[in-house]
Amino acid sequence: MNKLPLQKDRLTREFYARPTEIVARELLGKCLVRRTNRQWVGGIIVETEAYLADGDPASHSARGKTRSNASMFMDAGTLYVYPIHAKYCMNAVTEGPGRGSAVLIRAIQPQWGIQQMQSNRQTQDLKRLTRGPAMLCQALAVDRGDDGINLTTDRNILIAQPRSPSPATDVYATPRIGISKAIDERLRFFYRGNSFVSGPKRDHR
DNA sequence: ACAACGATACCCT
DNA sequence: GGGTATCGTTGTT
Repeated sequence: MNKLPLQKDRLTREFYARPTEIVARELLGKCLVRRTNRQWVGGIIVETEAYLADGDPASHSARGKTRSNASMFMDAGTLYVYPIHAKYCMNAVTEGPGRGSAVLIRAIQPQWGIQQMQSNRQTQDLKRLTRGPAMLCQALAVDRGDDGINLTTDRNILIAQPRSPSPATDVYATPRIGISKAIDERLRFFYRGNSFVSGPKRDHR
């Protein structure tokens, strides 16, 4: 049983202030936890996607800064939450202020507060709790009100190093899911063989 | 004011 | 694998 991450193990701004593909890959295996209804809920990140600042037509930042994507242009370590299809998805902003790059967190492996997440999601099925970006946000009770939060300082949500070393796991890189542009770029990263990953689980070669 | 469109998920076959 | 509910955002009248 993994222990809840400590505040001191929280990822710092420096972690996020690096090239987005690197951050996306290295976020795998980190703990994402959130305090909701006076409990900590969350798990281990197993699937991410990079959305780049430059030359990425699939990125929300591609047509510049607007009211709705403004937090994507804030400092590294900012939480960017956007609405889609009457649901929400969450990203960690990367690189630095004014860049417009972020990592979409697509799936976690449930670890903490599973009962609360089951309640938030209205399902008992562990596999359908956090497998996909909108499922994940619902399980963690993250919505547009959390947009713009600073992940490196916020009291109620954080991403941290795991307290016990996790076993080495192969990372696969494939095209991103659900987009129609830049479908050749391999900017989706996930843990090989992990059943909490959404979408295709084969390597794209 | 209105229409089109998603970085989705669910419910089928 | 395909159809669609659902709603905020954006672009077009």
